[in-house]
Amino acid sequence: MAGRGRPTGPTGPVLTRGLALLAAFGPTRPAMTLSQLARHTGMPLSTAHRLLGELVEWGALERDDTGSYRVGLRLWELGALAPRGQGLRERALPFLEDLSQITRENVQLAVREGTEVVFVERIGGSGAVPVLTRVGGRFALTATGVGLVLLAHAPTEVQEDVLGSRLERFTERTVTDADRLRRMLADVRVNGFSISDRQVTMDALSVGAPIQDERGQVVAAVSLVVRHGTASPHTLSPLVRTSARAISRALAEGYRAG
Amino acid sequence: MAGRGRPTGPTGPVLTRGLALLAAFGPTRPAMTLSQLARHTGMPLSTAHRLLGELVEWGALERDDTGSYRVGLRLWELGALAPRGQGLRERALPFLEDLSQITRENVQLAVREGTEVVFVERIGGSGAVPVLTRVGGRFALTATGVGLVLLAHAPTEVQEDVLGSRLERFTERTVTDADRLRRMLADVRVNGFSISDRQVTMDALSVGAPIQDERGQVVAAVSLVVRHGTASPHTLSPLVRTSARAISRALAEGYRAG
DNA sequence: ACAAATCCTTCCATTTCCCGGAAGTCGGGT
DNA sequence: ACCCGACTTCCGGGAAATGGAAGGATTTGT
Repeated sequence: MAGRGRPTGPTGPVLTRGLALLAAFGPTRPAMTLSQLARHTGMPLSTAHRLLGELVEWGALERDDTGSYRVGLRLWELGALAPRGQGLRERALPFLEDLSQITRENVQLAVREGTEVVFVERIGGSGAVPVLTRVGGRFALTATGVGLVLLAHAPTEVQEDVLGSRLERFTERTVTDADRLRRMLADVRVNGFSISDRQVTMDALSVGAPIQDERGQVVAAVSLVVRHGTASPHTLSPLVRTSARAISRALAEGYRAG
Repeated sequence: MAGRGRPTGPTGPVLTRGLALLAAFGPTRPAMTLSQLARHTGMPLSTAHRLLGELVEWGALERDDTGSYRVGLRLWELGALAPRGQGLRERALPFLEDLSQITRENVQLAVREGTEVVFVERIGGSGAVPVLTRVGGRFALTATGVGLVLLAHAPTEVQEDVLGSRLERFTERTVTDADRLRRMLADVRVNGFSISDRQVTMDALSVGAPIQDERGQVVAAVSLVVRHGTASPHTLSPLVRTSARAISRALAEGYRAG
């Protein structure tokens, strides 16, 4: 048994390391093997193996027939309790469906998390422009209709953080000039809606509006995404704003109801 | 500093204790304070406080303005990666909507987790019977349409476990006799659909059918829930079975596509 | 058919990081 | 002013976590 067991000791908080394993999963990597997870988190195989065992036993992860780890049903159940995720989604869904049926276009619902947009729901007309976002996915705050609304009403600190860093470009029309973006955000605050004209893809245009909670705080945003050239932002904005206000009211109701 | 620090040492795996804090949350308790969480998990305040701090920093939990802990958006994002949760839901949704529009009744989608049903989606006709289940919620395997289907195709071990323990009663028509239930399950396997007639509430009846994966394994179930007396199970069963088979095919397609 | 490579699982001596009682802080109620 | 409950911070001792290595299982290449 020469050299068996050479402990170097813990290198960080245990719970955090366990969570780091969960954090390795994402829309692009929904299933991973032990060694992939160990590589991505930078921890030794045996350590990852033990922690993953605990996560599987609890139900946070599951192993498929090939032995790969996937996100478990238990974690999904927990996620369904998130007020800004499933909770928001359920309250808003009827209104989003109305908006979708009236316009026959893509409808999106999103919230801000840090300096990114997280999409909470997306209902798509089958004939509508294909959208590259997906539920549970993230995107930059600067280019989409929902993103512009959420950024315009974000705390100054967040705005400066975003405006201070390099603005990512997606198309030739993406706004990457900080001052120009600043003026756009001011417009969003004054008008009560945002326009993202071919800033994400050259064939799409989106119009977003803010959703407020019972205290008037902007907590989410709705948007319509249409093919460029099929409809003017100014015909879309009243629809989106009306829908957003209906959802805001529903949220306030729900808050009182418990 | 008399008596400062009397360590008694860890009492269990750290990661598991962190997860125990998450497990304290549920549909009936979506928000809790520090002391409530400590009580429910049986851990000292200071320990709970420290672990909760880690969970909040990572984004698993969030604190609302009153200081209560809630499930965070980050956890919802992770949950959206669960193949048997959001993954299944997204693939099945178009078919469930068709079924809902044709029948104007409640449609439910569920999977089995241990000896319980977990509801993955529920679309309700506004005029349909109110159903007491909710997305992300659990229920006994023995009484609902989806539950009977999932139990009928569960491993023998699970069936014996359920049949061996006392069967919960919800109404006067709930089947609580093990032998009678055994015969019902045999019928479900032969017929290809299940009937739960007023077994959950006296005003509702549900008909369920199995969804199979690409290898023929039963991985989920669909059901229609209607008010008792408005429709016969035998007119509903073809609809549910057709929908279930369409979803099964869609799952197999998706598997090949990746 | 054999070897090499890759992946997964188990083991255990050595520490390191976690535990939790106690004290401090804050806010509301009497 | 005082009490009470809920939350936050502190720190010494000790239990639980760590990770290299060995061995098994599976796949790939020749």
